[in-house]
Amino acid sequence: MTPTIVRPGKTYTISELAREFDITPRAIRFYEDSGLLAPARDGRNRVYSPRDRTRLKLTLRGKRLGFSLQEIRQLVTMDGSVADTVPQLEAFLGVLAAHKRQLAQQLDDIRVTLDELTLHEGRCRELLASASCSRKKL
Amino acid sequence: MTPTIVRPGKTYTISELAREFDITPRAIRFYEDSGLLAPARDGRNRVYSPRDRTRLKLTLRGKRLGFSLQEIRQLVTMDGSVADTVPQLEAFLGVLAAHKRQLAQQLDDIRVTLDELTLHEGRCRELLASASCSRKKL
DNA sequence: GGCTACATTGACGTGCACGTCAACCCGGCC
DNA sequence: GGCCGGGTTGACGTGCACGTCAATGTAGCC
Repeated sequence: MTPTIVRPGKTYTISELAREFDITPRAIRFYEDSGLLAPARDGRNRVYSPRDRTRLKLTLRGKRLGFSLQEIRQLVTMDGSVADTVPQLEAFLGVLAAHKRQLAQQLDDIRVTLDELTLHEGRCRELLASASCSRKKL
Repeated sequence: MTPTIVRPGKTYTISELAREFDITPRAIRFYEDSGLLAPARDGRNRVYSPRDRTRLKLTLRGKRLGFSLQEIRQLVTMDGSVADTVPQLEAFLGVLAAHKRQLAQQLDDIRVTLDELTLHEGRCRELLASASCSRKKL
């Protein structure tokens, strides 16, 4: 029971996170080089907090949506301490709007594609049915 | 008027399509090398039919969804002449199911991300409001 | 002490999706 | 004929997101 309870004090090693999210430690270190993570250290070893884990999760979600690591950094880094000057805020609103437009487009693309896939699936099943039918005839 | 009527007999040059979809001719040729397109030829010059144009459109939609060109080829190539043996059909159904799962996941990712973006947007606007407010106070 | 398992930092290699550039051809026009 | 604007085929370069490998360290266990 309590399989994935994320106690606030818990920490993770790099390979624990790698296993959990089915990626390699190399990838995680690369995300750090890209400015997406900044784990604590125990000597030289990286120590990941639940907060770090969440950032990694967000990163992977961004990747699934096709964002570049740079874009993901833009969206994740200001989680908390955002820009503080007015032009920065306005620029950031622009970035947000652009991403929203892109996601809306993707949403539409996905709907259409899902419909088409379902259509293909149906035709495939028909072919399979007729194939097994003709086998029965033999 | 009649801005984008696609008469069945119409043909396109590579740069026409490039302009229309805002990509480079190089990209289109690369898609051909990848087996996604097979336009007719007038001498050495490529001649694209409305059908080719549609394939290109499908290709770009696949790209927006994060598919690799290889995956796109899998999904687009069998538009018409699919596999004909039973194992091929079954394998293809598996591919379709995998893609559907992935798209469903993406659909969910997008919904969540859109919600979060909207949230960020709200906080940004608040900050902007309070900023312009404090400017008024001065 | 030695073995194993996991961690670290470089440094170089790789696959994908093109970009870029050179050299060439070809139809139209002045 | 000369030039320009397109198109063509190589061939090499590039950016991203890692993979791979070597050399090294280090904590735990027998």
